[in-house]
Amino acid sequence: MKAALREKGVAVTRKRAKLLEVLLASDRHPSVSEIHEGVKAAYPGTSLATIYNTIEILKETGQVLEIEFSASANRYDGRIPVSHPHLVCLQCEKVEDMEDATPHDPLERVSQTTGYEIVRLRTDYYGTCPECLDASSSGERGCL
Amino acid sequence: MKAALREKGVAVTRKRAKLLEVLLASDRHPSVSEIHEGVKAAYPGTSLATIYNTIEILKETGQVLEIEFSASANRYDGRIPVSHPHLVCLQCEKVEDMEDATPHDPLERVSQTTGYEIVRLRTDYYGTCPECLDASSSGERGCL
DNA sequence: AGTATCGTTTAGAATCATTCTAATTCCAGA
DNA sequence: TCTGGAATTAGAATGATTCTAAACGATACT
Repeated sequence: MKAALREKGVAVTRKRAKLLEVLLASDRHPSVSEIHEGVKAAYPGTSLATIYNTIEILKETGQVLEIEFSASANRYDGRIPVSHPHLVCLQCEKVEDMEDATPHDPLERVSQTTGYEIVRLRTDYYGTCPECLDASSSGERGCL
Repeated sequence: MKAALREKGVAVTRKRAKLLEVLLASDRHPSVSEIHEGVKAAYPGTSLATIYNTIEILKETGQVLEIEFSASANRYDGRIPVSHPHLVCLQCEKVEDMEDATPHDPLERVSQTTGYEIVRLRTDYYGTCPECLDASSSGERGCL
């Protein structure tokens, strides 16, 4: 993964290495600010801009998948950096990978029938996770 | 549609009626500011806040589908206000409905296998539309 | 008609994630 | 050790969205 970066001519600095580590260590699809926290734990003076810059590079090199939200911060998946379905809890804002991979029918097929050059697919299921359903006596709500 | 609003106890004012009209008249999945322009054509003094307010009501009553983007304005679908796939052009930011409805396998099934209470599904294909592919000698890019 | 009421609308400020900018620091190679 | 280009920084700027508090408007009741 670091090698992939070097080949693109981008330096793998200590902070960038740490960012990769944080990204891969988490299975909760962290946001930029969560990643920032993680990197700051090792390198306290790290700026938010550095996180954004590096994430941008990772996106360009296809090493991270961005999961966009308009009402809250984007989330990032460095473990499975290709399009795949997620489960998003509207209450606690948890983002989980979906195991039971739905047939997102091959991009090629969609490309053929539509004339689009498809590069990315998004398939997300939104709802309330079991934990939040249990705790649902209280009335909190997330904001996705 | 207006009836649905009245039943919920919300008034269908002239501006709200116009907003519905603008929303239904367009097949390009307009953004809030595009809707704003449309309503202002009839009622010049209309505030952006009114558009946001009304869209919020429509979302609550399930009469519009919000298509979220983090890097640009959200888009709205008043014609097919339930989850369905779209084609999103990364260059011109066009959003089209996808006819060839992919088996987003029934929400019930996903609910059963995951324990989530699924309320919404998002399945979007991102790429470059045929028109932009043709025009692709020039190097412009959108920002979705 | 007059007025109390409650929902609607408004302008502008506030928020928040993200991007930009321009200055500074880092570091690999000469 | 020097030096240039990349990396990093703090803070400002942006842009969509939300909030706020005041003004407005329509309806129901007297």
